[in-house]
Amino acid sequence: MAYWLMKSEPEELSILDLQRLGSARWDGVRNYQARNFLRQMQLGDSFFFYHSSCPQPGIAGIGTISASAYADPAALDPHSGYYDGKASSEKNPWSAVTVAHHTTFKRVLSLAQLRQQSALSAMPLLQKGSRLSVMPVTPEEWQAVLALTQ
DNA sequence: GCCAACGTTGGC
DNA sequence: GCCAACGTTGGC
Repeated sequence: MAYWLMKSEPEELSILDLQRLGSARWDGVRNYQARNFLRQMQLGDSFFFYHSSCPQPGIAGIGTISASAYADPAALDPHSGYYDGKASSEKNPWSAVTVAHHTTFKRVLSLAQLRQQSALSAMPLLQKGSRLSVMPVTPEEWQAVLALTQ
């Protein structure tokens, strides 16, 4: 059982959207490092759902992986904002996973709150200039974040 | 809207 | 292979 953190703009998909839908496809990842992490995800893994590019950036809840990585259909859909003209059904370099809702936090854990935790200082999320949208979380980091919800 | 930082592209 | 230019990310 591995732990992850994934960023989403809440205008695109928020933790409340996922709660309402029950599950959703996590697609549109167009960075190779992030894609490689998607491919490492296993059924039942948990992830922190992070809200980015919004008024209250931070960790908004928890989801689980309900289907491991498969070819991202959005890359082949000309109507999708994630369309990749160089991708084909025979050769699609991009991956998606399906995720399920688990928990919506009562309050979003803000970046400022996260930065105060020395146990989290190594997270890519908190590194200056880091834009990685999918990243692993260690068990220690997972517990340190959960402690903030108490 | 600003801007720092990053990843990608493409000419050479 | 280098590197300048460009587009994107994402906090503020």
